[in-house]
Amino acid sequence: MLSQRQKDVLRLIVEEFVKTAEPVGSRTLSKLLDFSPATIRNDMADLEELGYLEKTHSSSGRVPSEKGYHYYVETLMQEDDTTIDLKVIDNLFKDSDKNRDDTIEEAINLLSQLTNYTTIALGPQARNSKVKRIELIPLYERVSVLLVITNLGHVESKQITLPENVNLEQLTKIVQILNEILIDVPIGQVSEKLHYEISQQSIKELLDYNERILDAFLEAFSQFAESKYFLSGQSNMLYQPEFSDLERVRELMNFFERNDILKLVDHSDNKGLTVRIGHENQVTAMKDCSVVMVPYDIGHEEQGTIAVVGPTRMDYQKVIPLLKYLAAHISKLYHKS
Amino acid sequence: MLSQRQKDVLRLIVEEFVKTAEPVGSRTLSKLLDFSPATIRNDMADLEELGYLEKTHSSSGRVPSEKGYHYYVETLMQEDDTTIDLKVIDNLFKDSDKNRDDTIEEAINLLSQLTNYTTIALGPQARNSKVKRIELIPLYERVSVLLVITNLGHVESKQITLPENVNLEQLTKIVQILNEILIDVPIGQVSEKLHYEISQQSIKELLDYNERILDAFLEAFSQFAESKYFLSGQSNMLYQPEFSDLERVRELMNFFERNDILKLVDHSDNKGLTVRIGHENQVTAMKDCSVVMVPYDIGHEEQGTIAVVGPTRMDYQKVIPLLKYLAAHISKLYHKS
DNA sequence: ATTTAGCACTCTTCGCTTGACAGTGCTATT
DNA sequence: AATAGCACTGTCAAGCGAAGAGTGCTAAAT
Repeated sequence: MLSQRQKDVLRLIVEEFVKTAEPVGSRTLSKLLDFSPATIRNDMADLEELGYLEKTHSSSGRVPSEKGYHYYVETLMQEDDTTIDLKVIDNLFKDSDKNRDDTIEEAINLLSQLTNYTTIALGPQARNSKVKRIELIPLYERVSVLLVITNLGHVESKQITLPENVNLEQLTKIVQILNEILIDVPIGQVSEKLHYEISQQSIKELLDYNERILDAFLEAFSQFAESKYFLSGQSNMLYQPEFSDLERVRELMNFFERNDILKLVDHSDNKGLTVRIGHENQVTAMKDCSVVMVPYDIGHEEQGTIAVVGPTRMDYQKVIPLLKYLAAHISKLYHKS
Repeated sequence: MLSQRQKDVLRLIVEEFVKTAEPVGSRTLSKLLDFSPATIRNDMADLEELGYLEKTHSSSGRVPSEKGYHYYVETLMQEDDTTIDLKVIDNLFKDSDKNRDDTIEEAINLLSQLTNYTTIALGPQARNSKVKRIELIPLYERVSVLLVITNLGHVESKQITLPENVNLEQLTKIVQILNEILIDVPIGQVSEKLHYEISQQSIKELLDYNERILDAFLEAFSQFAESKYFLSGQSNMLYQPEFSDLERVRELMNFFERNDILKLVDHSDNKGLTVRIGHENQVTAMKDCSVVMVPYDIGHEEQGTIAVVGPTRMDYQKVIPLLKYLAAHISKLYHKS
């Protein structure tokens, strides 16, 4: 068990290091706490032995370890929501006519500006969105565009080239039938439902004109399932002293550019705010970054995730309440409907 | 007028510098041309006096100046299309059911892989696309989603919240009328046409139920006009020796992240391939980069632009033919329709 | 039993010098 | 016109030393 003074030392080391990015020495702390450097040094030695602190070299000040950050976030930190600029966030959500993607995108842009870190939003998984309408619009010759609209106003389009042996009337018939069958079916169950209906003879005769049509439909639906994400403030990271090394920068930017984001942030933990520090991130490029993520709800049972990515030396005290507030706000916005 | 040997010297300096990124000395060239270092040095001194070459410091080898690159690209370089991997590009265009945006995106991804530079595509300006269909789909309560589909299968959607005093029947009527009026009207002329028709009494009574509906329509259309662009291979630049300085990297990444791309690449020069070297780019962050851009045609009178951005020390000999080939290919693909 | 003062020790950082090296310009020669 | 020779210039990396920040430990003070 840590003494109160030890807790103070640990807390102050984290907060000081977050500010300055320099290892914190006993002299600095002795000014903040009313003890001599020597006393502080003893506590620091204890905290190091317990694994909360580290040294960068044998005679340097101390730096929090991953364990130290964890302890800080979980028990030492007091959330500081006075600095949140509530108005800015509230303003963001005033125009209700923005579509979903735009809203999310603007939210993370704002978030990366406010925090100076990189932010990521995973679009809500559309599995629970329901099909509202299916449209097929002929363009020219045998090319048409297939539209699928969900109950939340999300639209997916896919161009399809029709085989020779299908004519337009047959096609509109198919679409009409599909609309009857699929309306209000959750995206995640479309494929299943469709196969079931086909087996029921009813629409079989129409659909087996050609397999390709069915495939095109299914592909359009599968695009919903694709995890879209938004990324903002990548270059913020370049101003963090931990990325003063070019090799690191390359690694980081490569990571952002490749589509591996999903390995870093996922909706799996939909229980609330999660903090992943350093090596807890499975991605090696992120081994000295932290990710704070929180799910947001859209409409009925749909979830997305917004996350802030920064160095392990992240300003948790600022980021965490901000992220909570923003996620709650997004959820509230969509729960009106 | 340059002697043949001087031309050879200039050409080889460019090509050698492109390869190694190191200033080129007389010894190196004397191995490639059959003259002694001293002779080469005289030519180099002449070329420097004429402004084609520069020194990094008083006793270094020579480096091409912007003028030197220009002369190289315009008269010295011979396009090397044997290295183009035709098959890879051809493969890209096999699946004809991809929609337009996806095709363009994949094209520049490929391009950035093949060149190791950053590539940009400006989506075609939709001004000449024609309206194919307008749809309004009610979602819940007073919220609907408005769809506009063009003759090329591009879809834009916008959510609108309807004012209290409009009911659904009135609305479907409006959409029906809009369809009649606007079908086959080029996007660029929609606003004009709409205002004209309103003045003609015919639809006035319907539309002035509420200004907001009209505004929502116009906004949906204006989204087409927004210049979309795709960016790929940003991090490729980080491996160029000219970006070994962190401050440069920041400047570059900031530029890519801000929406200033349009200041660098535009469709204004739709006359064919354009090469902008160094300070010719109006953007200061790009003052030692070159941009090679070429327009591509989509369908009828629609143009987009694809561009390769690299250091001024770019492998023009490889990039230029590649870009030409790719643009021609995209154009061909869409001219079938 | 804590806390503190004092001191030797460790490690980093920064500025300076030095020598090797690559390349030039100029002059005299072929 | 082309080349050989040579003095000169600038860059780069390695090595060195002094300054500075911070520690651990021991002995003294509270």
